[in-house]
Amino acid sequence: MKYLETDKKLCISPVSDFDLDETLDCGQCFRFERLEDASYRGIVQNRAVHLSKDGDTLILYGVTKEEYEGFWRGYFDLDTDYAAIKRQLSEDERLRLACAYCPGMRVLRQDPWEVLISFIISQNNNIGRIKGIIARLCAQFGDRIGEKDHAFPAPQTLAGLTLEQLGELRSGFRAKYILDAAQKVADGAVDLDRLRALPYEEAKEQLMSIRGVGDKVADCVLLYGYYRMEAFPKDVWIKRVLSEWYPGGLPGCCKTHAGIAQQYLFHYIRTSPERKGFESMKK
DNA sequence: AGCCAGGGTCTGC
DNA sequence: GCAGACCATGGC
Repeated sequence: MKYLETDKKLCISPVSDFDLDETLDCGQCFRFERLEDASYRGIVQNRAVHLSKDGDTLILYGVTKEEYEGFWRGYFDLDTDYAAIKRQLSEDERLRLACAYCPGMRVLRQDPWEVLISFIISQNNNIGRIKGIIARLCAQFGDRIGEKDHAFPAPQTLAGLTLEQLGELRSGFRAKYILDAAQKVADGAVDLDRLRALPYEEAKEQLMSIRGVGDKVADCVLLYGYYRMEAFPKDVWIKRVLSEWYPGGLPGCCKTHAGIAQQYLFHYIRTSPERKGFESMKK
């Protein structure tokens, strides 16, 4: 991997199997925004980033090489060999098509706390509104960083709020769930750091002790926040895929990377022409 | 106007 | 264990 660092621009090449649209606009994160020039701006915890792709060159703006090495490289999961994973998943014909449809998709290594709150908000909701609620959450209660950006608010901050204050978010019935999550994390009833070392089932059980966190949201936190490959979030679309394509269970080639397989399948079934046959199906 | 959105809880069999 | 009502809000 080569670097070219100039004034406010860090170029990294070659970077393979990484597409910004497929990775940052596929429903796994909600604080990245696509600009008109196809670049993306996003905020993660208390860091802002602006990035674009030019062929196999990844360009980061306003980021030093040290910040890239110390954070963004891991966040974008750039040390994982996705070519090898896609090869394995492609043993199954449907998955082969899904991988070929979004070959530059990567599973981000996000912060568990942000993912927890984000996917509590996601329940029975659509992606556009999820982004809006999270934007208001950060603008209202997150520390200001730079000109007009806001960090993601800390558990202790949200734990001290009232339901009335959270009402400004217009998150509906989810407000009480956000509050319960913040209180349990802030007072240590749910220890997000300790979850990292727990077996999948135990970590999931801990997460589901939070009101508003069921089977699907817990799996999202485990996959996107802890990079647990056993986690396979089953939303309405994935349930349709399972019943139509895999009534007998997932194929064996998914065993070691079920979570990543889920991500390929989810993006495929929601945005490819295959969607047509699935969108009229009932839950 | 009615349906749906990356679901979960609560109640009643 | 499973079905159904209900939950807030906004876009279509």
